[in-house]
Amino acid sequence: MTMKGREVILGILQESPHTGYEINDILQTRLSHFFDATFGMIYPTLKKLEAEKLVTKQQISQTDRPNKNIYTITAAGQAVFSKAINEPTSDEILKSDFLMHLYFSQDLSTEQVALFFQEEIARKEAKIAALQSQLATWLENGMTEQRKITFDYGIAYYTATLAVLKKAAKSNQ
Amino acid sequence: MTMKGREVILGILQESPHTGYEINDILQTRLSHFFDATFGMIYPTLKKLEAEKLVTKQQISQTDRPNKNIYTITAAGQAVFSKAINEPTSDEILKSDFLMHLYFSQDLSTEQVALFFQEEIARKEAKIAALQSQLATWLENGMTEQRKITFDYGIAYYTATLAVLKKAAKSNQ
DNA sequence: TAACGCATGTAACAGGTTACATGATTTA
DNA sequence: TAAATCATGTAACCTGTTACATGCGTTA
Repeated sequence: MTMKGREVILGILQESPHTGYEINDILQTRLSHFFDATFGMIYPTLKKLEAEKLVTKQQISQTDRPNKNIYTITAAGQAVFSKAINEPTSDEILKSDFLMHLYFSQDLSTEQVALFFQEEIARKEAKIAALQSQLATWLENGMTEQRKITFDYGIAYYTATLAVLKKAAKSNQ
Repeated sequence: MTMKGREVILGILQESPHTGYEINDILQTRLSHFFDATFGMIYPTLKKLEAEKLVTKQQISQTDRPNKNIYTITAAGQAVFSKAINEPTSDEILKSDFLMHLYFSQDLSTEQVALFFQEEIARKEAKIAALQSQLATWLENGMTEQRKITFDYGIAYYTATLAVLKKAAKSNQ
């Protein structure tokens, strides 16, 4: 079984207590190249986890900022996470809307295809820049060797595909 | 809006009429590295497309094999597809259960992590082999330059990440 | 005789998305 | 004064997954 939002959130809380807002931030910065999350998934999941007693909620009142809820993992939650992390990994899933458009692009104009290339190239470049700037922040707080690999994987992926796109965009002119 | 199962199936039918079984085959062989489909999605989608009059169904009775339904796209279906293919592309999504496990692998034994690496390496190698053997079949029937790029993209992706995994697996020993 | 290829389908469910709703403080 | 940051939440919806059900002919 794949680790879903449920298990991923437990994994983050297993390191230290967090608010939903912070969980989103971690997901967006450190794991965004292999997992995607939205508030619309995070808050409902936290609510369910609390109902299942896998996490506990501590409400903090703040005056200058909105009140917040800090979630802490329970022993039961740790057991669920521990089981999930020990399960075999399942197949990676890539969904590329760009490649889908390219696959069916016979009827599109060269200009339209060129535009799609440009946009995808810009996205990859932005992702590389984001990952690389993230690495600096990350190294400051200390980073495990294994997390460094998830980073290297992302960079390798974006770099290799960017090269293919740039070459293809050139021959599309 | 991303091209979903609906639009992808229309895209395949836009080239020529097919059965659901054939659509699955095309998806599994040519597009499997950037889209994934199952019969559980294909058949219900075809049914909906028929109800919306975007495709028509022709029932073929066979004696030595199960009967089959051949679906043909309608003018309305072509209009829907044409609109979809002209829309801007949306962000690519990668979900890697392997990277997720690696990210949270602090508490796992070195052996367990090594096993995850082995399995992921084997998967990538299998995917490269599948894509490469597919290329041969593909070239025979004639392949557009653009489809060749979707292939190159897949190979580049798998090759680059495989290298990262092999290096990391070595230092994990 | 086991497995694979051909061939279709449904019902229940899970999981996540989208859109909406609120609102103070700080920074540019 | 516009935008960003902090901060939470729900309701409706969409899309796809999983499991089940069927069955003949051919190949290993």
